[in-house]
Amino acid sequence: MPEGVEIELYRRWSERALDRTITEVRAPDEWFLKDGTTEGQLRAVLTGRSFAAARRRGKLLVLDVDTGERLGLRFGMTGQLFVDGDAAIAELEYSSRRDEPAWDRFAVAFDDGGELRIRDPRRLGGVALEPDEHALGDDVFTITPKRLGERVFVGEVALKARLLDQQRVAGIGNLIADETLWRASIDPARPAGGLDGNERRRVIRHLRRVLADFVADGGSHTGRLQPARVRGGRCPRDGVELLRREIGGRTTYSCPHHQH
DNA sequence: CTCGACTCCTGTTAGC
DNA sequence: TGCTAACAGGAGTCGA
Repeated sequence: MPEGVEIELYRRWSERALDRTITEVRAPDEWFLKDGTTEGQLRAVLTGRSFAAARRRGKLLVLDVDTGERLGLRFGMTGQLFVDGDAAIAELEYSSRRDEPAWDRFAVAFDDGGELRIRDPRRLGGVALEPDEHALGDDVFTITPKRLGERVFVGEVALKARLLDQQRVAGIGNLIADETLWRASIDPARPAGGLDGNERRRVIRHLRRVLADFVADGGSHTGRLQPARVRGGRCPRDGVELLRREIGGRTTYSCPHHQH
């Protein structure tokens, strides 16, 4: 599903939509418009203008309009981004592979005949003008290790839940969290503030490697743990059956043998 | 402020 | 074969 990694790939893909004049805006699904944004406002702000920059903070994609106004795009767990008919990521984990135009929730057409479009079967994403970027923590790709440690390794909450808290650090989703802690050999249920120095450094180091690997390999579903994230799945490292729990409201897989 | 519980969305899948 | 219930997770809200 789209986590920070996917949104970064979306951001790069959306750069081909920059500096092209917008001629039409389609937002047929009112539910998909957030924070009071209306189709009329989107038309007024975007028509005749162009996108000047594509930025990302966590799982939020921000397209800067050449007027200085901002368009925020969220993708939930099944949102896909198309530019000129081509998807940024062809096969999105947990989303549908069917080609169903009714799932198009937002689109802008350009004067050259192309378009930028969001398709989201389950409608958990959304579009809003002037998104509140500062409600999010620092972005996981650019946050310093020191700052990351200060934000994450505090309190009694389960470490996994901490990592998923977008106000602490923005961009980590369920699969990034599970893969990171599996590689770092840390039990996801450990209190976030209970790790010693070596363990903290291990988490930070593996988080950075996981991000780099996932971007290079095309998404957060490419992890080594991922094939085993099924009921009865076995640890790819040492073969024991994985523990399946709910932590931080999310299904969590971990190895009872090597994650402590 | 912190934190867990709950709710929303709906296509897919597991199970009877 | 056909139906139903469970499942997936990002994000917002609410109450203790």
